Amino acid sequence: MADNRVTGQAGRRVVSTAIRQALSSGDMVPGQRLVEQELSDTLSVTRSSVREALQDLAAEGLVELVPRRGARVRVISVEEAIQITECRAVLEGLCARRAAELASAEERAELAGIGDRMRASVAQGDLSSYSVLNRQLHAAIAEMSGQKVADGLLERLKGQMVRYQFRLALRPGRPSQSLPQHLAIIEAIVLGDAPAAEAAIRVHLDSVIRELEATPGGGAPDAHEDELEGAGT
Amino acid sequence: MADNRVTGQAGRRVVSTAIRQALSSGDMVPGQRLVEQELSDTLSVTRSSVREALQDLAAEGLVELVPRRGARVRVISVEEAIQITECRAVLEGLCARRAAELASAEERAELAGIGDRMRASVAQGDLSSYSVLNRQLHAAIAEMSGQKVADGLLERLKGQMVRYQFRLALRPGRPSQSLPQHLAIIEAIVLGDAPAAEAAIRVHLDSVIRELEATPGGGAPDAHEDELEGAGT
DNA sequence: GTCGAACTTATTGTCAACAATCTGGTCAAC
DNA sequence: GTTGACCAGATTGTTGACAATAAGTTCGAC
Repeated sequence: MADNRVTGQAGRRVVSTAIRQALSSGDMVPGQRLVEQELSDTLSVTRSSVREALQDLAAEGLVELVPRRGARVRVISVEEAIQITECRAVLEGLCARRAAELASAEERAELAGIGDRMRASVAQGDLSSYSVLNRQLHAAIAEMSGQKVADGLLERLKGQMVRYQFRLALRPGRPSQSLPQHLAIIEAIVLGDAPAAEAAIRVHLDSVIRELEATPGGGAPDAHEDELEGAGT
Repeated sequence: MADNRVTGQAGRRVVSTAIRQALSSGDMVPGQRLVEQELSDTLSVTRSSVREALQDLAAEGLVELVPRRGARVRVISVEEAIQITECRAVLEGLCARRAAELASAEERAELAGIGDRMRASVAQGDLSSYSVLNRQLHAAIAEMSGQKVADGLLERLKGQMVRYQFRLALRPGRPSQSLPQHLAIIEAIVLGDAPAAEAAIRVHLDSVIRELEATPGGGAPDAHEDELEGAGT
């Protein structure tokens, strides 16, 4: 084939995003081996690019790098997922608190708008738009809080949760359970009640933790997982 | 000539720890350039090792990596230091809460012991042993909580704070201010009062934040940037 | 005397070949 | 039938040379 080989720092990003994508779409399952040569052939990049990308992903906790044995998709146990969510709870709590203190009038209005659209989505049973709004909500809160450090940590943590997020979103009755929680968060921030905002976020993520605790089996590498795309907590 | 060149993955660790050390001892100042060849000569490792170590450090937020321009020690502004401490507050709060719930009788006794020794150190004006006990306390709480994820994040955050920690500890009257806060944390955990433990940790770190806010010079702790580029010739 | 352009040097980025190591399987001995 | 050693193939780790780029410097024109 023609030598379309993407080279260098570009290649590194190609590999990194390709693996991320494959990871979140379920094309790569936890525990799966990632052979450098294979990836460099498939993606038409040099092995160096693959190596560096794998280092990046390992630093983010998405893959596990064992010396002389290569890389594999990291398995995240239910217990670890719970701990991740506990960390998210306090960090997002911090963001929500600050957002309630700092948000401008326009930002509060924007939040209220997201709340309205969430209500509508759930009413219409539109799961995918609800999930989009969900992400928007969390992103907006992080943005409004001005907490760049916390936001960075949260991005990291969420990246590790891709696998569990969509499992949860599929549970029947989940939206009707999480909607009022989301609305409570929004209301507290709009009203500028910082402690209430922090508490509301915690209530929400505590309920996520309870769902996780009810999850069967560990992060065991089921070879066959047919799962829909689309996520949300 | 004795070619003691440490090679490969070992070299990578050598570089990584050497830079960390230099960073915390003040031998390397924020903004300073890190030239690959220079480091590989000084430390007797290959340039590859240096490169990889720099990637690691960049992933941890200790150095900044600009494409085609090399690496420099990352400058952490006072504002960022405050945000880092805010994150620490909630994450350590989580750990303290769990520790209060989960600690065994022996662990509670150990904490109480640390508290006694802290009191003694401050009474004797022994700053260095107080600082050691301080680290022990935080480590013990993280350990007891079983929160591996939070602990990992905290390690990261503390790594970025080396420069400021050093400065804060030197402020006169600081120990007599922080001692009662530490004792309050210990007491809450020993008594198993989870909410109080979380609150006590927050009080403590809020006071650290107030110290940071009173730090002069918004930018780097010392005026190194200017002397870097402009001074000579 | 100052500004700008070409040149030189210092430094990082890339690559492909080579070396070291691990995995899995085969075969012989007990 | 099971255990152990050994061999072959696959995979990662390392290296040094080379290419690409940015910074610094000199020289000439105005």
